[in-house]
Parts: sequence; structure tokens; C-alpha cells
Amino acid sequence: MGSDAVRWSLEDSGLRCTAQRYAVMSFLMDHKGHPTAAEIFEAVNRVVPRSSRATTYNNLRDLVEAGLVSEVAVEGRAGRFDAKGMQHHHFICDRCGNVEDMEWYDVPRPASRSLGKRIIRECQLILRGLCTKCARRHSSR
Amino acid sequence: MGSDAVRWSLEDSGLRCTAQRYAVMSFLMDHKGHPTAAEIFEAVNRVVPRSSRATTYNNLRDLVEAGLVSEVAVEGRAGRFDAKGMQHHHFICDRCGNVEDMEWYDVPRPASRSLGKRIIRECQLILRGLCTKCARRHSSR
DNA sequence: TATTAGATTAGATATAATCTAAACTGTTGT
DNA sequence: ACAACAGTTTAGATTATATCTAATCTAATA
Repeated sequence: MGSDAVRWSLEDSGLRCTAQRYAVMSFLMDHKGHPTAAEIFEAVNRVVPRSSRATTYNNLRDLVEAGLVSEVAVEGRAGRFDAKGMQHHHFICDRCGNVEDMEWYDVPRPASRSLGKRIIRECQLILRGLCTKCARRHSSR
Repeated sequence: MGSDAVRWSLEDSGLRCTAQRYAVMSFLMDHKGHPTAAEIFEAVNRVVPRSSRATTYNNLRDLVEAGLVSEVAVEGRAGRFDAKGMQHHHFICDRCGNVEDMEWYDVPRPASRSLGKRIIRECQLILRGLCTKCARRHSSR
């Protein structure tokens, strides 16, 4: 991913391309493993320029609001983030909490009758269970 | 819901029926509004006997593990709980964070090819957007 | 009723996220 | 160039959420 692509995607969304924001977005584009905010904070501080915790959270929120990044909440654990590349569903491991992307397929939306006056922005599938690693460990006990 | 029904559902799941656990389960069955752990903690302490914070969390975890209760993680907010009555999907409001039940309908599961060795326990739909109340406030600004 | 695995407790601790107010930085208009 | 301003960043405090500890207690069973 060329460095200008990050800049363009930020500016297309009306966000200034600051060094800190660039670093967050760039890190997410390079790391598909659904990092937590803490991991992102640590990662962008391994390279200059540094970024405070508040800025990291602010930028993540801005990127989510701009639709460039999506957040996955995990029960009892820190939220996880990923750059919205191709559309995908999410698998969350009951045991280790890791989030994995699952191949996209269309999901039927609810009938407008049951929707009422709600405005739907997103219709996401959350699959839960044991990931490959934990399923193996589980069955061998 | 008779009081024995709560006791039975606990014992059927191999959980002792303690006063504290009973209070948590009973509260969830009577309140369909997806309370947070903090709300449940406060509620069960409005009636004797009292329950500590740790016990409330322990019991919620036990009830979730037993499949009697489900937890919904909400980005940047406290998790929410509900007694598993009829199957339903969840709607989460972007603005106020409230969780609402949506009428159930079947969702196709992923192809076993993309599933690999993962073990799927649950396949849940998360709808996001603005709830009726927030949609109204949104459009009138 | 004795036993004991399981449950509860208060309070400390850990973890996650946000707030504050001052300082800094692009951008725009003149 | 430079003044003015909105947007951004900062360190550290604060709030919010959840878990741990180790002593004590209790429900279910024999």
C-alpha cells in the first residue's frame, strides 16, 4: 500500500492527514489481525513521532466515524479495530477472544415491519465459538 | 414467571440455586431492557440479601456459560445482558448505545469450506444505526 | 449433621477509555 | 508575510468497567 493512499483516504473523508492519524491508519492497513487500541498505541509509538493515548483513541474514533475503520466489541475484553478493506463477517473465539475475518456473504435484512423508524447503518454477522487453535486444545483435554 | 421456574432453570444447568444467583437470574427474566452489570448489581442490592460486585460478575459469567443468559458487547460501553428467552437478533444504537431485540429470522451459516476447523456455537446478527428515539432527534437538527 | 465443593464477601487491583486545559499546527483570508 | 482560527495533540488525572484475593460461609448430599 503506497503511503499516499493512506493520505488520500484520510483527506477524502475530510480528515486532516496528521502524522499521528497517518500512523494509526497506516498501521491498521498493514496489520490485519484486529489489534486493540493498546496495541495500536504501542505500535505507533515505536516509530517517531510519538502519539499520546488520548490522541490514539481520538483518532480511532474519528476513523470509525469516517467509516474508514470498524470496531469490534468483545465481551469483557478491549475493543478491536480493523481497516475496512473488503467486506467481511467476524468470528470471535469464546476462549481466547481473538477476532478473525470470515468470508463475506449476503445476509438478509429484517422486514421493514419489524424495523419501525430505526435507521440501519450496518448489518453484521457475529459468529462465536472456538477458533482453530482453541478447538484443538479443547478436544485434547 | 413463577419463582420455582428460576430455581429449576438454574438446577437444570447444574448451578446451585443461591439467593444471589437467583436474584440475578430473576431480575434478568423480569427486565427485558438489556441491563448492564452495574444496573443488575444495583438492582439486586435494593432487596435483601445483598450481593457483592464480584458475586454479581461471577454469577453473570456462570449464567452466560450455562447458556441461560447472553451478553452483548457494545463498543466503548459496558456490556449488556439478557435472559435468553426467544431467539432474537440485536440492534445497537450508534448514538445512545441502547440494545434492542429484533424479531428472529434465520441467517445462513458460512460455508464449511471457509469455516475450517472452527467450532461455531452461535451465529448472531448485529444491526447498527439509530434507534427510533435517536433517529427522530437526528432528523430534527 | 458432617462433609465439602461451590459460592460469597469487601476491598484492592487491574484494565480500558475518556477528560482536561494548555500548547501546538495547518489552513485561510488579508 | 502574518493574524486568526479551527482542528489537533499532549501528559496526566479521572472515570468506568471488570477481575482478583484469601478468608469465610452455605447448599446439597450422604
